[in-house]
Amino acid sequence: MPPSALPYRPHNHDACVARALADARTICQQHNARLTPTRERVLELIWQSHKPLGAYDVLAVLAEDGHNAAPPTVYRALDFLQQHGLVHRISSLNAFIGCTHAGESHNGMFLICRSCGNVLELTAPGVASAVTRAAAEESFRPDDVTIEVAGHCPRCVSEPGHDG
Amino acid sequence: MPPSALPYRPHNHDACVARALADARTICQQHNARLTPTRERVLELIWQSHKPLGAYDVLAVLAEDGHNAAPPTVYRALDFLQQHGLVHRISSLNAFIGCTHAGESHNGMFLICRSCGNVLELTAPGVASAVTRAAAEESFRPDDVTIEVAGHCPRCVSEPGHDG
DNA sequence: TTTGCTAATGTTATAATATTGCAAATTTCG
DNA sequence: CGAAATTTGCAATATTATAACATTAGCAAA
Repeated sequence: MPPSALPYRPHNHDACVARALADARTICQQHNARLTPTRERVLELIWQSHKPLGAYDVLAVLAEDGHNAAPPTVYRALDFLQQHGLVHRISSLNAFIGCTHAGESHNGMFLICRSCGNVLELTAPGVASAVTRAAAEESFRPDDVTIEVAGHCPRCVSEPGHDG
Repeated sequence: MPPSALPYRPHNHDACVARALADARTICQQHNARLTPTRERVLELIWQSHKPLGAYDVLAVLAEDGHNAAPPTVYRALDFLQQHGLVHRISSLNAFIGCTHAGESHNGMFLICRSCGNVLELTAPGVASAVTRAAAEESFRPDDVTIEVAGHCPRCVSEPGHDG
C-alpha cells in the first residue's frame, strides 16, 4: 500500500500553515514584495485546510475578523499571492488553494476529490512533458498549463463520505 | 513545415458548422435525445467560429434572432449539448466551444491562443495516459480531466495580430 | 519636517457569470 | 384522448469578479 499523500491522512495542519507562512515571508523578502497583514491573513485563511476556498469565503472570514473588507481587497490579495506563487486558482472551482510547492519551479496538476473536497497538488513531470510535446506537434507555444483532475481520492474510494 | 491545424488556416467554415449540426442530429438520435430548435440554434452559434463563446454572447444573438430568451434557456441548452458531448466548456475562459470529436470517445486537451482567441481541441493519448499514471500513483480515481493550455498559436507566433 | 513619490488599501458601484423555483407549454406514450 | 415526463418561459436572485476613483501608508530625498 502506497503512503497516502498529505491531504488524505491526519496530520498537524497547524504545522502546514506555519510552514506556508514562514515560506511566504522568505519568498516575499527575496522578491522584494510586501507581505502585508491583509495578504498574510488571506494566505493563512486559504491554508486553513486542503480544500480550496472561494474569494467570498475569505471575505466572510475577514468580516468575522472585524475587517470591513470589500471584494477588491480579497481579489487583490489573491492576485498578489498568485503572482508570487503562494496560492493557485482552481478554475474549475472558482476557488483558491495554497501552493504546496512555493518557491520551487513547478507545473501544478491538481487532483480534486469530489467527495471530500480535498485537493492534492502534484508536480508531474511526465504530464508536463507530454503536454509540451503535444503542443509542439501543433507548433503551439504554451504559456500557462492548467491541469485539473476531478475524481475520488483514495480515502473516499475506500470509505465514502469523508469531509476532512 | 507541418500542416496547420484547422482553426489556424482558412477554410470553408460553413462546412464545419454543417458537419457539426449533421453529426449532432445523428448523435442525438442514437441517444434518444431531442435536438430541439433552441438547442440546435445554440449549437450552431457556438460553432460560428473556432473561438469559444460565452453564455451571454449566445444569449445576445438569440435576442437578435427575436428569441426573447433568459439566461436559463441558454444554460440549459449548453448543459444538454455538453451532456451529449457536442460542446465543451473551457473553464479558464468561462466559455463554450464546439466539440470537434463528437461521438468519438476522447480526452480533450485545448490549445487556447491568447492572441487570436482560437481554440484547438486535441486528442492527446500521451497526455491522457500520463495523467492517468500520475493519478494512479496517488491512488486517485480520475473522473473528469481538464487540460487547458494558454499560449500562442503558430499563426500568431509568426505574424502577431491575427483575429481570425 | 516637510515634500513628493509609489505601493497599497478603502469605497462605491457595477459587470459578468450562473442558478433556483415555479408555472405553462409541449411532447411522448400508454 | 389523457396522464406522465420533458422542455420552455420567466422572474428573481445568487455567485464571482472588476472598474473607477479617493485615500492612506511607507519611505526616501530636499
